[in-house]
Amino acid sequence: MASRSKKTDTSTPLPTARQLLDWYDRHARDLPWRISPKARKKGAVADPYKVWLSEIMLQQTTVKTVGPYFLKFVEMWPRVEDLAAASSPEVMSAWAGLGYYSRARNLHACAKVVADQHGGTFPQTEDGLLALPGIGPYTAAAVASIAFDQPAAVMDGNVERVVSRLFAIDTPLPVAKTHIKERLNELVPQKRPGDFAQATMDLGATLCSPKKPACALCPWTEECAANAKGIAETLPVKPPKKAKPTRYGSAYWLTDAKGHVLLRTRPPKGLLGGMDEVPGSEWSEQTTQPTTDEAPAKTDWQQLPGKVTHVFTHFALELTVYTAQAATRSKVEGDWVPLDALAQRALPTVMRKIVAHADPEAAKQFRKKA
DNA sequence: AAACCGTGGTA
DNA sequence: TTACCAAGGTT
Repeated sequence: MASRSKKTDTSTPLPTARQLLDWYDRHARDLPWRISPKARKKGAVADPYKVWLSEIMLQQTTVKTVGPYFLKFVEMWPRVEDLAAASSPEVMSAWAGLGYYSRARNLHACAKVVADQHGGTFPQTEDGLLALPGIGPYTAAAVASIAFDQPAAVMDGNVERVVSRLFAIDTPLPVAKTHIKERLNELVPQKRPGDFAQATMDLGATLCSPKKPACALCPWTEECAANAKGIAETLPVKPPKKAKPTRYGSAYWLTDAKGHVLLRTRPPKGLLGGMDEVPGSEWSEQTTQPTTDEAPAKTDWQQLPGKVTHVFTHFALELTVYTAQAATRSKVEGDWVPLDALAQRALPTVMRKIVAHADPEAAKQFRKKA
């Protein structure tokens, strides 16, 4: 029997890692955490701590958003031991605004494990990395290949798109992931596996984009089965998304005679876990009348005009904001925080929106500095 | 295994 | 405006 079917023979040539690496040598993005292909050939090696830190930050987060956070973290904590020695509020505050706050909790936990149980050195194998908090299949493979030159199959959303198109895999995600990873494994080179991983992600982030891919510029344009069939833009096939409900609630901006404001720290797990908050009511899907029944003090609350709206991953939120001056500091839970110290707190974006609504002057400190 | 978990940019 | 999506992990 013939080794290749007639259908395959009339299809596209097999793609090679060499084609992609040649493209990467000319078009690699210049990123703060990256060793350029040129520097790498001269012997420069990546710092595993920076590779790991960047990969955690980049989970479901754009390169543009991560940039300033990465630079700030590296400046504040240049080595994994420094991060391990930081306090939890410091780390959560530095992460504030980046989202998916379990990443920050796991980041800190992982730094402590590496510092305390691994002598400050990251494990060099996928399995070793996988055992650390916050490191899943993607990140384990990424750190193993980029920092330690292991030929691991690094599969993220970009790579799923690139490979599903390259081989015209039209099985819907997530079922297709197994098949995609098999095909990816066949492509991973023994030489420069870290550059190959970064190259596939660069390709997906630039040319092989979700919409309007620039197939004419792609190093695999001749090899791409989806391009040959004219169906590149339709791949990968994704399941429909669920509808996003709206929840409603109230937030209570309570200041004292010195102009300090009452903040609380949320429970360590769940939504915005471990972050600070302006005290608030439960968030209900029922559009009940806004109330001060759940406020931190019985006092003369004033309802502010307008609403604060925010969209989370799986629901939208609409908040009514009340303000009041506390007669006394007694009998309230939480911390009284000076208004000029809010930027030092771990306030997620939705809470910064509440600050801006209740006290626009106090919110000015949140503006990004150039 | 499906749900949960943020945010900002883009079309 | 709505919808989609970005270097996913945990439970």
